[in-house]
Amino acid sequence: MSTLAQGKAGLERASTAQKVADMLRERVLDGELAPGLRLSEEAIGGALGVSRNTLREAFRLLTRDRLLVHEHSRGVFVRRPTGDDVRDLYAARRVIECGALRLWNGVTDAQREAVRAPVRQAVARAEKNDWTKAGSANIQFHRGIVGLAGSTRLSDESDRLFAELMLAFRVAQEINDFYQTYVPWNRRIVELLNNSEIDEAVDQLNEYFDAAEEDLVQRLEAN
Amino acid sequence: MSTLAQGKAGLERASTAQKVADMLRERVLDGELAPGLRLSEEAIGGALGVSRNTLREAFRLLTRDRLLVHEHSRGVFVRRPTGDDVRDLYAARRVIECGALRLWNGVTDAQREAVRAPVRQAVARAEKNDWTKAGSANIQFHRGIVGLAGSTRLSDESDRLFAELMLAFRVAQEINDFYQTYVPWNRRIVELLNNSEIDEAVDQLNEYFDAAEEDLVQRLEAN
DNA sequence: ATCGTAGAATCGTTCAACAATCCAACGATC
DNA sequence: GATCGTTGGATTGTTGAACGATTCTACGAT
Repeated sequence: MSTLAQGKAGLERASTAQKVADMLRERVLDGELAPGLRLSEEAIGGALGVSRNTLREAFRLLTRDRLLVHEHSRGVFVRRPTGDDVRDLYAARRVIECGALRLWNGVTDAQREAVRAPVRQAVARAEKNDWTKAGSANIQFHRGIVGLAGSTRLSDESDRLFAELMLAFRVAQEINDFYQTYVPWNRRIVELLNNSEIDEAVDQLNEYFDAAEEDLVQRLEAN
Repeated sequence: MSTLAQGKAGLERASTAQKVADMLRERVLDGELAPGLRLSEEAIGGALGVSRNTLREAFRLLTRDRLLVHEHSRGVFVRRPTGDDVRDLYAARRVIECGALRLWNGVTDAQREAVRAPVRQAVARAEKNDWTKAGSANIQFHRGIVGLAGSTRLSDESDRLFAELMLAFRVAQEINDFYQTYVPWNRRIVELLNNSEIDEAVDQLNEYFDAAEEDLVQRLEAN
């Protein structure tokens, strides 16, 4: 029966609004729709071949994900994260990820592997100077950490935080500079975890957040 | 200027969909719209005097808040939390609130007071056997704890978790029984915090979560 | 240069329509 | 008698047009 249960996910037809939202999400995250850009209902709806009402439903979805901001009677815009936004995001990440990391000894092997594997990937990709894929492996690392908590709600919210953070990276034109520093950082965290030095791992993660936040805020406020 | 800045919030006209969503949220949380109930677009739209399209926008908002569930081509229903939902909710709360609590020594006095004050209120109201208000004071206590993190994103998400949890309470017909036990529990946590015994306070909070989760799951699965 | 105003553009919301989907009742079949 | 198609009826999904309300822009007055 497990194969049938798997197929179920594919069966669930996505609504048009959902599909439109997914498409727009990609465009926003890959930078095709730049932060600050206003999304005209008429233009986008016409281009995608959907009605204004359906498009507005899609906008609501992305607004809840904080990728778009809605200004009454003015329209929706691609979010342009500020320094304050970044501080807020990292305050949330600190609590969530450090809290999740403390659960290390009480989770399943699969959960622990979901933290280790992305680090190995990031190392391999960094050696090939493929910083784009190394960056996504980094996100997988942090997704793995949040996954230690075993809460889909927490993981979903964290995904939204990560997506918003990627917008901030784009605004800050943060490309590789900082990405090169976190790979060894992540390695050290995993080593500490493997030695059951949880508190030290949490400290390292916190320091990583300090550095990343500061770097990002600097670039944003220099805009 | 501060008075002008305050007025700004009131100036921002809420959209009809937002107002409808707020109204429905109240009805769901106070139990007037019972968990599992299907919300007919025609019936609700007619009763509230809004068009189907606007109502659907409101439904989307509440679906994202997890108060409603949307089933394709079948309609929207008031969420009926399951035991698994409750376990997921508490897994998230454990990480968020225990993580936030550890920040106790590094936050402002106002933040700390936002944790202490609700406990005093809960004590006062419990003495008058006003368990409804004591219950909302309990939520304020936990909101205060999350607020220690200083992240509006985290606080907003926690509010959603709390709202969903109140739905679970309703399904479980959890009235006063358990509410009577947490008041002294909260008192103890605050005392430990005042003595800077942070780790002990976190332990207590974790035990509270254990007890609350177990109690709630039991009632739900007995349904 | 600042201010106010008219007109264009866009949003907010409603309404009506139709296709797609689901549901409940009814027989048909074994 | 229980299971299985089938058939309408009801509800959702989506569209398109319409119109008042709001914002933006450009132009001219002070």
